[in-house]
Amino acid sequence: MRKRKRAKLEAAGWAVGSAQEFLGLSDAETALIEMKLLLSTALRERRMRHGLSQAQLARRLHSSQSRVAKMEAGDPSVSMDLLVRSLLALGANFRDLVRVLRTRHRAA
Amino acid sequence: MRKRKRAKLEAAGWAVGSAQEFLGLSDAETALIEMKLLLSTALRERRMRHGLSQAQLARRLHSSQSRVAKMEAGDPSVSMDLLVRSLLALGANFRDLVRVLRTRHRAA
DNA sequence: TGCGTTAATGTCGGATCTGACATATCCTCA
DNA sequence: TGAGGATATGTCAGATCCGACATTAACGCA
Repeated sequence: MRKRKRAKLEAAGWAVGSAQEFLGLSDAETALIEMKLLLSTALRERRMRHGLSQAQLARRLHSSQSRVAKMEAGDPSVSMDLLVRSLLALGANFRDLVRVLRTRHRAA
Repeated sequence: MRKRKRAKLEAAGWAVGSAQEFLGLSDAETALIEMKLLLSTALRERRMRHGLSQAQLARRLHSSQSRVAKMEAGDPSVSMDLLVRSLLALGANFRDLVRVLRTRHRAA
């Protein structure tokens, strides 16, 4: 799977946005990945703020440590649904999610 | 599948929010469903505004008419990823999506 | 040094989602 | 009336995602 590899590369610390043309992603794909990245970052922050380990959060989500790690790493095998569900389970509300997505406009 | 049936019921015109307690959905599940409904409505509006039929949009998305219909109907078999991807493919940008989600705060 | 905790990564069987197809309903127009 | 376009709904095989497990590495502390 070509696309998965690309997304992985991008997630792994590349300057989001610069990778687009280089990797040949469509605008829609790129935007979706950027959204997921914002959500994954927010998830990690929220987990930290709650003083939870990945394993503890996993238990709360009825998931596993490895999946939480993948969520936070922006792994392409993680869906937006899962990210949103997890954030909500961590106490985020609608407004919080919107705020997370809005941060993008402030970044370069 | 219990959950799918519930979501279907809810999507099919129930007052979103009132269905929550009645159907016993968790807060996170409910919020996710509401988000999807907002996105599905936005998708239909955007498609209409573009003067496209479901079949035409499907072609553009490399999908099928029936899947577009399910997207717009809030069918539980449709992921948030697909909804977002479709909206983006219809020309929506980040800001548009945020605006869509924000409308919720104005509703009852 | 060795132990315990935490996080990252690969793999895999089963669950869920997706495109496609078939079919049905509801329009509108001739 | 009926032909044609648009939308809705059910089904299914294949693709993707998910939880779980195993393993590894990095860190702090006794």
